[in-house]
Amino acid sequence: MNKKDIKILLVDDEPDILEIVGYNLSSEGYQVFTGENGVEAVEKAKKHKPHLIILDVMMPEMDGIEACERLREQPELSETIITFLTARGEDYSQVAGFDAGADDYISKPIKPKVLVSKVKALLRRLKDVEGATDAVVKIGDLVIYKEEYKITNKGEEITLPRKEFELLSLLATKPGKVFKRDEILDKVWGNEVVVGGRTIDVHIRKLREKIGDKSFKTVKGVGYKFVD
Amino acid sequence: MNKKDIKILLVDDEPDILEIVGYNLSSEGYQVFTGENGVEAVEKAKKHKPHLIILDVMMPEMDGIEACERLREQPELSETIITFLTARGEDYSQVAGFDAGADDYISKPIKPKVLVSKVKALLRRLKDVEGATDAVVKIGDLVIYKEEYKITNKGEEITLPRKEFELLSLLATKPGKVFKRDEILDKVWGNEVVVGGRTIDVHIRKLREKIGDKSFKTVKGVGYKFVD
DNA sequence: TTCGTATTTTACAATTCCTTAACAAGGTTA
DNA sequence: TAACCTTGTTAAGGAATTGTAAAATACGAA
Repeated sequence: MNKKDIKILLVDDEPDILEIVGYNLSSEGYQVFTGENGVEAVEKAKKHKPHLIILDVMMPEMDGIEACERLREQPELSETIITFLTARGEDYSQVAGFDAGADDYISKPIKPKVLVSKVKALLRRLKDVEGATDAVVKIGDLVIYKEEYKITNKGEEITLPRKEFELLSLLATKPGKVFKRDEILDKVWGNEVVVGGRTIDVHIRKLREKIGDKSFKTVKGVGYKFVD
Repeated sequence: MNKKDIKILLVDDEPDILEIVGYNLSSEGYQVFTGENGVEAVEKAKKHKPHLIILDVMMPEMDGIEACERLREQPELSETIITFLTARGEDYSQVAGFDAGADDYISKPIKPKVLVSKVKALLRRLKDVEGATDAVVKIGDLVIYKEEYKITNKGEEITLPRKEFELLSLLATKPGKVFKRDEILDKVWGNEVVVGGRTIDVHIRKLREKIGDKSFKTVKGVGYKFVD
């Protein structure tokens, strides 16, 4: 899943926290939604179906613990990861939080780096669940081990550099389908990045060298496809 | 859908931005409409039903966030993609923007290449929805695999060059229908392109050669049709 | 930092595809 | 029939796109 498709709901009554945490998560590329109290948390969670909810414990209207319980009642949010924000010294809330169905907690004061890496760790859990299906993809003589960034071709193991691996993975998601250059740039490089006109070709060339010329077909004026 | 049929509404209070961004999008072939504030954004969106709306966040009268919320209330604009323009440092608006129902954001300063590739990527999303038209079309002995840019004729696989493939695809969308030369030029070449009078004939000839003379019927003074 | 690898750019070469030009072959109209 | 119009055919030139090797740059680990 693409980072920008990951939705995080952030709920805290302090605007400062919303801004700082929101900023850090946004700049990591996540889609961030915010709420200011438990009521809003439940509303917005229903609306946006976030993958991760970060809940402050102490809030007016409805506190984090109660909000968490309500959220856990929603069947469509069963996959959602919920984590608390707790002030130091509120440690009791950890206990109550886990009882309420939280997955983790983050303690204030928040250090951006810690926050981000914690969020990444939590989301990794998410990927384990949904990405479990295609961690290994087989096409003809080729086996792609997504988690390990390696492949085997006719049993022979090949380690590919990241970009090459991602390009191959993309093409291999739909063998036969022609991926347009635009689409490849978007999916492998991300559309913020501007690269020169020969970059894709060079990577294709490397793949042809390593995996076999015939596996990659050029469709002039359009793009490339992977053929079995 | 043809590029020139895609409508983009661009809203910003700075004439410079309108000009630069508008120019870049126009030269890509899109139809561009502009507005200078949120009020105009809503008006023009209702009027033109654009496929994509690019909204500056900071604007007089009605800011981008509010405009976005108003736009999202319009049922006929539910398929419309909305993206924000944010100045660097305004990053918090990303957060509020997603809450308001935006799909993406583009940060200033705007690099034309990034802009264009981002717009393309967003519009691809649009096509995924409506372009759910069959990836495989069968007519008699002929099977057209649109995604793969290839066809089979009586089981025999043929790879066609792009223009030939597109021409065939067009004619095959409605077997029996006569496509006027104008229409063919518009759909396959895009009517901003000017080509000589024999170009279509030559491509038809190639198709006749590869697929069968009888499949393509000339209607003199009008155009061509594909017959089963 | 320094080294080694990965990635991108550059600068041509090679290739394919598209278009054109020129003429032929019909067909239509006056 | 002659003049005119449209389409068919061919081959060749040129435009556009891709392939390749090598150099330059960026990146990451030690």
